[in-house]
This record gives sequence, C-alpha cells and structure tokens, in this order.
Amino acid sequence: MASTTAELLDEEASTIADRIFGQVRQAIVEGEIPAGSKISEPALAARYGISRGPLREAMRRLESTNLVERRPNLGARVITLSNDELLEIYVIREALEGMAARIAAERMPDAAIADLKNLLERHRREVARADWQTYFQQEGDLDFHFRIVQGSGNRRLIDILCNDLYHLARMYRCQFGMKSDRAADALKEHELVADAIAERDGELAEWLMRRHIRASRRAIERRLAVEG
Amino acid sequence: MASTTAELLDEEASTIADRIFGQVRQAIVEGEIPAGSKISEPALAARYGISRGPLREAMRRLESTNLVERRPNLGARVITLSNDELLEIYVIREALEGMAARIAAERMPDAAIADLKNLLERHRREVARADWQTYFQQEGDLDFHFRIVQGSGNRRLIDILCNDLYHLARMYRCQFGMKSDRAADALKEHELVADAIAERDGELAEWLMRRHIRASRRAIERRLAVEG
DNA sequence: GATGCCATGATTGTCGACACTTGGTTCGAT
DNA sequence: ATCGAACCAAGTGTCGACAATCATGGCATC
Repeated sequence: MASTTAELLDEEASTIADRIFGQVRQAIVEGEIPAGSKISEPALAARYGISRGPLREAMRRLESTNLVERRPNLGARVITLSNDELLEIYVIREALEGMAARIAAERMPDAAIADLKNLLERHRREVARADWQTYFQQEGDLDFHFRIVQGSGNRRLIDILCNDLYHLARMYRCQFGMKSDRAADALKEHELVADAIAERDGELAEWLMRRHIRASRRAIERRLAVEG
Repeated sequence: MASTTAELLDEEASTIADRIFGQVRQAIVEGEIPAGSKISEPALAARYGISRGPLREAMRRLESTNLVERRPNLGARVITLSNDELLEIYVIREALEGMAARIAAERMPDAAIADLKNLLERHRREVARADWQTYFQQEGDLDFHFRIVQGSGNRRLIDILCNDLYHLARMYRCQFGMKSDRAADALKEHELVADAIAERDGELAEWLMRRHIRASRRAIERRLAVEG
C-alpha cells in the first residue's frame, strides 16, 4: 500500500519550509494537531527545531490550502470542521469532478483507462473478500477520483482538487471516522463512470460522476441528521 | 464607477505584507510588471521601501493565487499567459459558475435578484447608447458573474472564483486588449440566466450559464486561431 | 458588587545579517 | 579552438533580535 495518492505528503523537499509544510499538514490532517486549536509559532518552531521564518512560510502555504485560518496580529488556528463546510466541498467536487470526467472521456489515453479498470478490478476483489478494511476502500476511493482528475489534463483543475479539497476530505475522515456503508454502491458507481469514459461518452461520464458525488454527499447528510 | 468588483484590490490592510500583496497584485494584473519577468526580492523590497520579510509573504500569497510561479532557490517569475491556460480557466469557470448559478437560483434572496436585474438594466442602457466603452462592459461582465457567485452562498466557491480566477481573467484582458465584439450577445445571455434564477429554475440556470461561458471560450478560441 | 481602565506578559509582524545554492565567467588543459 | 573545471557574483533561504499589537489579570472607581 505504498503507491496510493498520499505519497505527496513527504516528498523530499530541498527547502526546510517545504518539509515542515508537509509534516505539519500531515499532523493536521491526521488529527495530531487537533482541529480548532491555536497554533503558536514559537512553540511549533521549537518542536520542529527550526526558526520562525520557514515555519511562517509553511503556515502561509497551509493557509492557502485552507487547512488553517490566519487573522492579522491574532495568529493561526487549525480550521474547525463544520458540517456545512464539508457539504460545500462536496458541491464543488460535484461540479469540478463532473467536468473532469467529461474531459477525461474525451482525452484520457487508452493506457490510462486500462489502468483505471485494473484498479477497479482490484477494488472489487477487496470488497468481495469480507475482510477488506474500510481504510483501504476509502483510500481506494480517493485513488479512483485522483486518476479521473489527472485524466482531465487540466493542470489548474488538478491543482485545486488534489492540493486542497482531497486533503480536506482526508481530514474529515480522520476526524470523524467516516466508516462508509456505501462501499459496494460506490464501487458500482465507479465502474459505471469508468465504462462511460471507456466508451468516450463525456456527457454520460459527467452525469454519472455528478450523481456519484451527490450520492456520497447525501449519505453524509443522512448520517449528520441522525447523529445530530 | 467606484463600486465595482475591483474594490478588493486595495482593501486597507493592517499589516504591511497585505498592503504590498494588493499593490503588487494590481501591478501584475495591469501589466505594470510584465508577464514572464523574473522578480528580484531585494529590488522589489527597495522599490516599495520595505524589508524582504513582508515581501516574501506577499510573494507567497501571490503564488497561492497563481499569479507568480516560484521554484526553490531559483526565485519567482510572473506567470506567462499561455493560451491553453486561459482556456483551462474557462473550463473551470464553466463548471463552477454553472453550479453557482444552480444554487443561486435556489437560495439567492429576492432582493439580490432585484439588484441583479437592475444591474442588467443599466448594462442594457449602456450597450444601447452607442458610446459605451468596452472597458465598462467588460467590468460589468465581471460584476454580473461576481454577483451570481456571491448568490451561491458557498464560501469556498466564492473564494476560488473571486480570489483566483477573476484576477487572472482581468490580467488576460489587460495584456491582450480583449475587446469583445460579443457584448450584445453576452448581455442577452446574462439576461436569460437572470430570468432563470428569478424563476427559481436551478437546472435551467446552470445550463444557460455553462452555455454562456462556453460561448465566451469559443469566441476566444476563434480569435486565437485567427491571430495565430 | 460590577464595570471600566491600566499594566503586564506573550505573541505576532518586521527588520537586518549570515549561509548556502545557482548561473555565469574565466582560466587552463587537451 | 573547444571543452572542462574552478572561481565569483547575485540572489534566495534561514536565523536571531527588535518593535508593535493583542489578550489577561489586577486595581480603582462608580
């Protein structure tokens, strides 16, 4: 499981600021630094054994990825995960990934489509085995979406989705252990999207992808309504 | 003409970094700092009479808005406006603003819709008068889109579109003086979108907005093909 | 007893200086 | 003459320290 999408967490960075950025991002996403907590620059700098300069740069990058909020003269806080924000993210994902699926159907290379189908085949075996771990299924879910977005070839689209929204989605999962009972349904929907892309039907691919993300959002809405 | 969308350029900032950020952003967007040019930190810092610290922070923020590119140990350059990038932006705008129009049709307050119609009424008079300036029409175009996006109430959506993409669009216009001969058509399409929103028809509003942005993109494609 | 003001502490914003990397130039060797 | 390596300059990355700002606590006053 060393070749999933999460590998961009600690890509070796030539500069200290980049390395610290990756480390503290992982710490925030995985909940090691709790959500809503205030971040003290001297404390964090001492914890990582660096000066405040690179740490401030890392904080700035974390702010640009919407993982921390900064107010002038007031410091930085890890964002608090509100339910509304989570649903907002799914709305944006519906729009952007729908478009990504449409373009991927038009421009994705045949080899990449074959890889995508192999990935889904593996996921199906994992789901069939009763012992599949929820974690793997969910990482696999991100992996599927990741490849579709890459298939669009739109660099800015890739940047928005992979550098901002996916990390936020992972953060939500780590916080409330979002165990999805929708795994089987989601896999089925993934296969439908992949089929539409393989048939080069952009219109259908977009429609299916939007329907898939909307279903995920509604599942979350139901759970939030139950848990209050 | 003091109440357009461009007012967030020099919002008074308590910190120097924020002020410099706004100033150099304006300088880049309006072409004062030419596209593709390398940015020297000491030079810019001296030019604005500040130290390198706040300037580096401003540069980082400019990088997060995709107006400059930074490579480690190599410095920052103003992005070069490639035609493909411009078209990519329109693809993203089609997806996001289409979704924004759909949600605005569902949730935009009646008063905001009335304001929107008044805005279009003003634009129609300006277009009818033969002496309307291209500049105003184009700023008005941004103003219309700005209000629709605001109407969605999705904060992250608003942030992506207003803080990143719109400034890029303005930059393109300032670079190649994008005089649109599509003003009359665009206004008509704006009115159709506004009507759909007024009728609370989200499906239609999204379809019309996407069609509108696609038409703008195709107009640019045609001009690029001609000018080669 | 409650409220407003002031002092204190801590934290952020800013600055100037130093170390390291990068790119170009020049000198030397083949 | 050309290729290669070492030298040099410019610029970025990093650091520690100073100044400005905000939060907290105590005190005086109403």
